[in-house]
Amino acid sequence: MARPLPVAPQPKDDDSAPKPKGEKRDRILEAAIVVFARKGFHKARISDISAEAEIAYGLVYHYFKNKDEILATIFEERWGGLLDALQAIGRGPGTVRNQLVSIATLILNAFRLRPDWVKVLVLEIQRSSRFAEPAQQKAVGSLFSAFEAILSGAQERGELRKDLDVRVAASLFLGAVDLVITSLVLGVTEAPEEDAAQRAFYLDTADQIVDIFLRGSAGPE
Amino acid sequence: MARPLPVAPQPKDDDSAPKPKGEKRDRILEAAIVVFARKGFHKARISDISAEAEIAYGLVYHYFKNKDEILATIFEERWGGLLDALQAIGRGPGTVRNQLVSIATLILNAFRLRPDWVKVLVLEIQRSSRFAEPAQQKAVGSLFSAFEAILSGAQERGELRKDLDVRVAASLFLGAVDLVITSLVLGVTEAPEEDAAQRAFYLDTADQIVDIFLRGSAGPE
Amino acid sequence: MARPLPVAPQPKDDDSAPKPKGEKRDRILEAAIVVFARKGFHKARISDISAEAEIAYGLVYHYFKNKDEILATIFEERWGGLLDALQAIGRGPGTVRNQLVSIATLILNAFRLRPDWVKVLVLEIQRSSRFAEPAQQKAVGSLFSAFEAILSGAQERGELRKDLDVRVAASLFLGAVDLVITSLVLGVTEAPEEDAAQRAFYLDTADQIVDIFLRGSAGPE
Amino acid sequence: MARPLPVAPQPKDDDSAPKPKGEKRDRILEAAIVVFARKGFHKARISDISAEAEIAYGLVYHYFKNKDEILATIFEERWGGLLDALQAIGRGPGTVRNQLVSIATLILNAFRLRPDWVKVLVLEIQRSSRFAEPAQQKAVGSLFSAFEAILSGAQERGELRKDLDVRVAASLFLGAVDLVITSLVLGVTEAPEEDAAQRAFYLDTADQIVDIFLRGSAGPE
DNA sequence: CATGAATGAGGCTTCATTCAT
DNA sequence: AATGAATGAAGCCTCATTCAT
Repeated sequence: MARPLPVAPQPKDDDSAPKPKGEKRDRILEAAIVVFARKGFHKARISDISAEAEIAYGLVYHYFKNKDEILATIFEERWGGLLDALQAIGRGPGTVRNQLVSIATLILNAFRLRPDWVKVLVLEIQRSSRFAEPAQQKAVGSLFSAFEAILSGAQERGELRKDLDVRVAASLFLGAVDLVITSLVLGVTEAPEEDAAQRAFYLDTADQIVDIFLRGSAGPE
Repeated sequence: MARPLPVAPQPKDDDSAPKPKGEKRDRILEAAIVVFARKGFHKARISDISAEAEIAYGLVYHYFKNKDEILATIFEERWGGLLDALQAIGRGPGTVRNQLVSIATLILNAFRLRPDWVKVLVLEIQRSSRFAEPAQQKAVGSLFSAFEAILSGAQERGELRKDLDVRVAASLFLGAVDLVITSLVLGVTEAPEEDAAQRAFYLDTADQIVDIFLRGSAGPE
Repeated sequence: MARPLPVAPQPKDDDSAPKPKGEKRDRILEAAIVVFARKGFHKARISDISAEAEIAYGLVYHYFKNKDEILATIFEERWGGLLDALQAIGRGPGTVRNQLVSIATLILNAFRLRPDWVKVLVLEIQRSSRFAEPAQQKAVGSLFSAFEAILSGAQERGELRKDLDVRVAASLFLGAVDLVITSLVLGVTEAPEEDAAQRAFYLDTADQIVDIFLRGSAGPE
Repeated sequence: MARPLPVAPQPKDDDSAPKPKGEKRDRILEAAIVVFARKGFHKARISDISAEAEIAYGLVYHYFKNKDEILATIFEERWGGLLDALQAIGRGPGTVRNQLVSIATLILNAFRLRPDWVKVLVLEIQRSSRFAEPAQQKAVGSLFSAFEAILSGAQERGELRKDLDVRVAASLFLGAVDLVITSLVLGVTEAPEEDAAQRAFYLDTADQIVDIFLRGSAGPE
């Protein structure tokens, strides 16, 4: 079910194309992401979703049991993509610096291209999952574990300090990325509007995070 | 209005004592924190709060205009304490390492002693503030700025690298603390139950964060 | 909680009197009986009940958890009255003929005075109770048992045939009363409009039922 | 359209047989009876019926205009059979005792063999018909009339008392049968599980009803 | 005939807020 | 100040019915 995080802008649906089977279900999920990102899960109404998807109210309940299931489905079908991408980077070659830059870029770029997706994954699901199914708890844990595994590997290869607490380090790195995104969502920080500048901004931010994470922020003496 | 974050366990209310004026208002705020932390702001009902505070339903509306105002009040009266404490640490003496350890310890300790407070400040307000009053947005920004000022000061004193992007560094540090707390809230990480061990765990975590932040995680070569 | 079945017309509420506590709850139950009798349980809307009771929609949910609980409450608070009256008659003096006439009259008279109550007790609850709580099943069973006990007592006193199957006899008698009422509800049979005639009609019907039940319908030879 | 009430167990559908025309319509009616008996008319969903019949959702609407029409059709096609059988017994020879035993056995046996049918005829239709088409009201009335005619005939032949109120007597007899069935449906009474014993139980019950109806329940003096 | 996706009105329930005492 | 009954708008969900294929 998992689909990759976007690495390029999604082409808009072509209205002239014949509608394939199950397309409505996807429309609902996409619309839900947009609406959840805009209003938050709790304030989002089913009617908002059906309007956004341009389908009938009741059809939502043809595909999903209730509102919670929509959020859970988004999580299941999207989060897996993030996990897969992360693990692919971990298995790939390159120094830990390259891997970390790839990961930070992956996440920040996903946010750049599909801020809705990331807002929902980061803000809504993370916050809602306090009471959610163990499946979700486990999925978040998996991401942590996958990332910790990458750090442990680098540590064994001597690329990271032997005395590093991998668990804390993972929180540090992921927390940094998370808060950068949160700052952008909340408007505490602002990214450039213009495309090239925006791209450069995110790349630079990724670099900065990795650089501080690896070299530290302390002065020379 | 701001009151300091707790640095010691709160004494339990003594039922035999005569109730001072305005005590009910505090009971409501305390109860609201507990309930918001337990169920989240949106799922929390006024009746939950009044039941938790053991006061009459309608009394909540004597002290607060509506539900939003309760959250805003919690934010205003508690967040300010965090900001004050942060600035006091910034103004104080000591190396940046000491200051950062103090800050991390301050936040983690607050969470240790009053997890409800921190859950609400970190999870609920952050999330709600997307749509909230500019006052709240500004308050979050102030915290960021205050922290950035501490980093800038250290940078000027040569304690931090000249080429450090202070904005990113602030996100990194605060994000790390935030995610550590989030992990604990979500149960991804678990702190020891026993008191002394728990205290040590939080102190150690604070140290780790600061150490990675300052020295980096990279190996020696 | 049980209140007696009416043996005389209910005095109308006096609007000038001050409203006692809990009056609204009774208004809701009364209104529910009227509406259930008119439209049937399933077709009755909460808004019908609140309109009939002239109270606000939401107040219904202040007193009752949901629609089912309203029906169950009617049953519990009214059925007990029938059972009590039945047992009182059983304990009382008189021949079995007198007792049976009293019982038939009790039920038919209740229907004459408060057809709504009886419609709901006989039609709605009986029909709904198929899936209802054991409490209701048991209550219906109690009525049967109480009536069978009356018949058994008479049998022991030699007033009824020794070879009579009391269980079947009970069904016969109660079924007769039940079907008479059902016929009236469904309009298959019609009672006189005029009061004295109506009263006579019900008394006569009660007599007929008892007479056939005791003497049989067969001719003399 | 009317088909006889079952006097013998229905053979199960043979899956290997080629489906004859119109078989689907019957499947829907059968399924509807099963579902109405299980959940009641109002709680039964069209999807329950289509699932029970193992046919497509929408096909129900090829054969029936709406849900009400399904119930009405069941009534029309099944009730007529009861009426026909009743009239046949009335026209037939035999003493009134034999006729009444035949009638009671007919109904109880129908319930024994196809409890679903009888539950729906007795409980659902009776209940719904309050608001239903005059056709249904009339049909119920016809059954009453047919039965009253049988009693009147016997009365004229001197087999029943001249002073018998035929209308009340009819209610008594039919009410008895009805309540026996209702008791069984509601679980107030229980019939034996084993086939021969069960058959004997129903025959005996029919005999008892008729015996009390004709000879009365009073003792000898 | 057959399928099952699509539609949308209806109604239950919740709960923030108000009000009378 | 304190109480809790009263109000009613909002929105989730159900499901009979229609429709396109």
